[in-house]
Amino acid sequence: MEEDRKPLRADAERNRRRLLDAATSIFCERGLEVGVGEIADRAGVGRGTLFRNFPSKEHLIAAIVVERMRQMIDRGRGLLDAPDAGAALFGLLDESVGLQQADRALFDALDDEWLANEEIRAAHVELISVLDALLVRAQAAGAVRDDVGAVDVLMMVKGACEAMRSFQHVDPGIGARQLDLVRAALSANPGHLPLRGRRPALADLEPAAAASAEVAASA
Amino acid sequence: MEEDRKPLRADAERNRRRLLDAATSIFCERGLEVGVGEIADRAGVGRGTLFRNFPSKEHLIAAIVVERMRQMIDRGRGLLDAPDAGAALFGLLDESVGLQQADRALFDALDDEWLANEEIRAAHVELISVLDALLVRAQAAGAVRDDVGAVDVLMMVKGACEAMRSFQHVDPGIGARQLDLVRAALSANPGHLPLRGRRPALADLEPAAAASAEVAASA
DNA sequence: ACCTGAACACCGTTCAAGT
DNA sequence: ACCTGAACACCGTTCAAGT
Repeated sequence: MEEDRKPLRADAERNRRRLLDAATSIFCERGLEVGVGEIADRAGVGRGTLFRNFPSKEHLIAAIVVERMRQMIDRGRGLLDAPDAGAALFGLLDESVGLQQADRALFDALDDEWLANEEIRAAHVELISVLDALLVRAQAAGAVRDDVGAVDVLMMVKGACEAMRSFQHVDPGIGARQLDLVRAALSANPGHLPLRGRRPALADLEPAAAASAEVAASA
Repeated sequence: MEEDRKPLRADAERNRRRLLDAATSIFCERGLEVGVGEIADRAGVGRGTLFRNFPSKEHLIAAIVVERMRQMIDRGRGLLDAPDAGAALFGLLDESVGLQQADRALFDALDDEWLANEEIRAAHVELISVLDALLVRAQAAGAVRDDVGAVDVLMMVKGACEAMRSFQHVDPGIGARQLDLVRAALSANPGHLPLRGRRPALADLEPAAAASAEVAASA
C-alpha cells in the first residue's frame, strides 16, 4: 500500500523524476494533448526512455494524478487531530480545489477507465479512507449530517472541480462558491430531505467487478 | 439564435442525419475515442462526407452535445408554467441527469475549449436563460434560496453528472443521490451560511474575452 | 541495465477524380 | 453540389543498435 517501487539505477530514477516534472509543468501549461516528444525533449531524454518508465502516455498522466492524490492524502492525515473537526474537513476540501485551480486538467482525468489503473485505484481507496476518517470526526462533532459517506463527499468535490474548470476563466471565484454550496449540502441542518439510495461504503471500491459481469452477461 | 442552418440538398441533409445518428449511438456504446472511419461506415457514407458536414471530429461531437442541450432547453420551456415551481426545476434536473446516465460521455465534453465553439456557447446561453426562468419562479415560491443564480445550478448539475460518470458502475443510484445533495444545497433553509463570491449573472457568458486578454498580456 | 532515435502503425484530415 | 476513398500528416509506440 506504500510508495515504494522496485529500486532503479540512479540515472534511471533521475530520468523518471525529470519526466514527471517536465510532464507536470507542460500539461499544466498547455493541457493534456501535448505530444510525448515535447515532454521527452524538455526532460532531456529520448522518446524511448519515456516508454521505459511509463508503459503509455496514459500511465504517465496517471502517475502525475497519483502524486496529486498523495499530496491530498498526506495533508488529510495531518488534519486528523485538528481541534475543529468540521474546519479540518472543509479546509482539506478547500485546499484540494485550490490545488486544482492552479494546475489545469489533471484531477479531472478520473473517469471510468482510469479506475482500471491499479495505482490510481489504490490511491483512490487511500484518499477515501482518509476522507472517511475526517468525515466521521466532523459528524461526531455535529458539523456534518450523518447520512452521507466519504464517497458522497468526494463525488461532490470532484464535481465542483470539474465545474470550476469550465467556468473559472469567466469567474475565478466559482470554485470557492461551489465549495460553499457543497458545504451547505453537507451541513447538519434540520429540514434537509432524506437522500435517495444508500450511504456508500468503502467496500464498494473493489476491482471492476461490474466490467467482468458485463462481459459475462453478453456471452 | 434558432435552429436553422443554410438549407442542404436532400441527400446531403439525409447524410448529415445519418452521421449524427451513427455517431450518437457509437459514442454512447463505446466512448468518444472510436475512429471516424467506423462512424462513416455505420452511416453508410465515405470518410470525406463526414468532414464536409463537420469540420472536425470535435465539431461532430459538439453537434451531438448541442442536440442534447436543445432537448433540455425544450423540456425546460415546457415546464415554465407548471403549477409547482420547485418541482418543475428539480424535475428538469433529474431528467437531465437521467439522460446523461443512459448515454455515456457526452455532456461531460464541455471543458474550456468547447465553449469556444460558437454553437455550443449559444446553446449554453439559451439553456442558462431557461434555467434562470425556472429558478426565479422556484425562488419566488420559496423552494430555493435567493442567493444563487442559474450558473451556480448548472455547475452543480454538471458536477453531479461528472461524478456519476466515474461511479455509476459501482453504484447506479449515485446520480439521484448526488442530485438530492444538490437540492439540499439549494434549498431555502435558514441556517445556511452565506456563499463566497457574487451571484453569477447571465451577462458573464460573453465571448471568450479572457482568452484574448491573455494573448494581449503575453505580448 | 538502461538509453537513443529512426521506423512503424494508427487515425484524423485533405483532395483529386468521379457523379 | 455533393460524394468517394486513396493519400497525407501527425503522434503514440516499438525495437535494433549503442553505451
